[in-house]
Amino acid sequence: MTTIHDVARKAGVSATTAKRAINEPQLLTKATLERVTQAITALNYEPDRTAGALRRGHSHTIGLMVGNIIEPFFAQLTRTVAKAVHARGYALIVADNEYDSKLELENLRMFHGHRVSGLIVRSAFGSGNLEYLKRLHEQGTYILEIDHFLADSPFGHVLLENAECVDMGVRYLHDLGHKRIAALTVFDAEKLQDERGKAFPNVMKSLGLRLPKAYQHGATLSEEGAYSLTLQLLRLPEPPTAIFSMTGNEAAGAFRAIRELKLRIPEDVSFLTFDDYSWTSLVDPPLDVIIQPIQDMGLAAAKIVIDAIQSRDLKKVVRKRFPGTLIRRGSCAPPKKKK
Amino acid sequence: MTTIHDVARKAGVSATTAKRAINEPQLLTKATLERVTQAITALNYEPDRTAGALRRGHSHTIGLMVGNIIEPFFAQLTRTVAKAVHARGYALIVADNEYDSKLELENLRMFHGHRVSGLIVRSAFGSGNLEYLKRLHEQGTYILEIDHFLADSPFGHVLLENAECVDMGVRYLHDLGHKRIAALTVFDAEKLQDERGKAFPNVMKSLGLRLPKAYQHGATLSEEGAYSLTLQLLRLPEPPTAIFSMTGNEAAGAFRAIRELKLRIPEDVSFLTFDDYSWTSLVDPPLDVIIQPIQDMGLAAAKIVIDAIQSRDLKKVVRKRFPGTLIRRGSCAPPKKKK
DNA sequence: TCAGTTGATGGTCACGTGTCCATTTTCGTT
DNA sequence: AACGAAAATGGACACGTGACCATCAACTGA
Repeated sequence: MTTIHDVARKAGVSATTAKRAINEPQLLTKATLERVTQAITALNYEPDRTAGALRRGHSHTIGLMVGNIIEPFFAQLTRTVAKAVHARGYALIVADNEYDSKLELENLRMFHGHRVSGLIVRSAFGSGNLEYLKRLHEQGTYILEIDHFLADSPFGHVLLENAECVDMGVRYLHDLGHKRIAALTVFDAEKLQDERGKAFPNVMKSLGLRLPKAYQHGATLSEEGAYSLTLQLLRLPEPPTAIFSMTGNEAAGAFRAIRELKLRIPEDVSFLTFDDYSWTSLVDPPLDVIIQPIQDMGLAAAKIVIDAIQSRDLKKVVRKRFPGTLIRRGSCAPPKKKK
Repeated sequence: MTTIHDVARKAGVSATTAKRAINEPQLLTKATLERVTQAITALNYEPDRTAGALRRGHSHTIGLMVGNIIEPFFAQLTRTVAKAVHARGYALIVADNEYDSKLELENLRMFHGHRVSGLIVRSAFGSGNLEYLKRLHEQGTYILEIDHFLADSPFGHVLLENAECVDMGVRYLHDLGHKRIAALTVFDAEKLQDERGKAFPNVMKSLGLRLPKAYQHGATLSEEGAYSLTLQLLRLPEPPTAIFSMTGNEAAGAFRAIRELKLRIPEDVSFLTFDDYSWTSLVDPPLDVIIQPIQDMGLAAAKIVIDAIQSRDLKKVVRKRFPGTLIRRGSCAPPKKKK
């Protein structure tokens, strides 16, 4: 393996000087810089970051833990963060927790072992691993939450304006004349960390809308869960006239269920969902969606983390919110008059 | 930062013994092992892999370079590989090359700098970086190609039975009575490394089907490219009666184009595509698809790479093919009789 | 011309581990 | 009880870098 010493020898300078050609080129004479640069190319030298990591105490590596990388939301986030991070000379280690605390802990251990410089995390529900995160932070890893945050979390985060978006969605349906609106979300009290799930009943209440007990079965974030919940809702004696899905993942299951019941959108039931996935505009009718600015969020997260690392200010807490955008395509309409 | 020495001191043993509790527990007395294990938990000790990496020469890290992580094919692959790799104690660093050699080279540099133990690559077209890969290999990184392989590549790979699948697809359409079949694929001679693109004209020929010049404009792998190519094809004086998309990504663009032209599937045009993405069964009609066993492929890739690393046999070349499966859902039918 | 200053370059050491070899302890056999 | 072998444990060192301090040359201003 070529080391900086090989480069130094070849260029006829000391190792220290050779390294400066990479890290602090402004300190060198043009001539020296040139010679070293040539030696580097000639030898195909690439600094060993594992050695640097050992010396520095962290690895020039950012960890990204997502909920489920198969969901386009996280796939897009991963890509954006990966690009942003590479652009600043860091590598990205990814893991997904599948919304499970136990798996999450294993992943955190792995990140710890690799001495990631920073960690962008979409925690699983529950706050089981907050202690571990705090310990990681004490040991020098900058931590930022994304898409969701733990109760009593001391860390910064990058989030959607969740409450505002839920409000926007419900109001939109209400303005169309809907009274019986069901959300595919989490009603479970223990899991109330979910902002969208928390916001929904509040908005309903503030608009003076009833929220029947029968509508308050929480779906999981899975396609399957949303599928069966939707079937169940639409078979009620008083089924909702509008369904509001809180994630694009759940939307796929719900859409499948609606089709299976041979209900027409929007004539029989209106349908609104978070996330604009590639299929949401391909189905018939194309779906009304609330778009999250995933790219902006990913870039912001990467920037916050790397800025903090580079300025060696691990105490810095940045909390940022991004607005969503409602796009109307025709899957929501006034409810049909019935009698 | 807690080190193995802290653990050793706490357990009243030497550092060497303490490390054995982690790496070679079978060498220790039950009692000693127990004491060390307790010390480890008490101190929340997590071995520093950056130090180990330096000593060992590689980082217990696997690099995965995909074409475009937003495509569900790669997202699923990433997840599977990540899980498999974690299960064996490795971390996964991801990067996507966006099918671009220049970006790819940057990523390879990054992988090199991090001294990844192994690398799973979906190369960009062209063989610009084969030299770099060879160099990486000489320096101790095990390399495996996936989904595609470079001309004259000395490395192992994990691939779909591409030719067989194209054959299966074209035959399926031919058996339904189609004569004018267009593929969304690459016809570009320079890029003939694409197995599906290479197979298509061959199969057509072997079935005695004409392949008009007008059908031979290569699409890129992008949704956009497929969209405009499909528009163009369907506006020809003699438009194809069946369209065969070579990736799920292109399928989205093609489907959009067909809808925009208000053509009915399968009455006006039959549609078949590789990849079973979540939307392909949600649209109307649900699409006939050729499924790739992504999970099997990802697991196989991870296993091949890690086995080779652990057995220290970097010369080992494994080449594995996986079959695809054709699923019929109703987007292909006999062409309408016309006069 | 010389002291003081700045710019350019060089040398040393520690980071925490894995590897190799050395030493001590335990066990089985006679 | 004594010996050799095997099991268990310990010590020393190197991996390539970044941080820090040391040295040397070039320049400035009086």
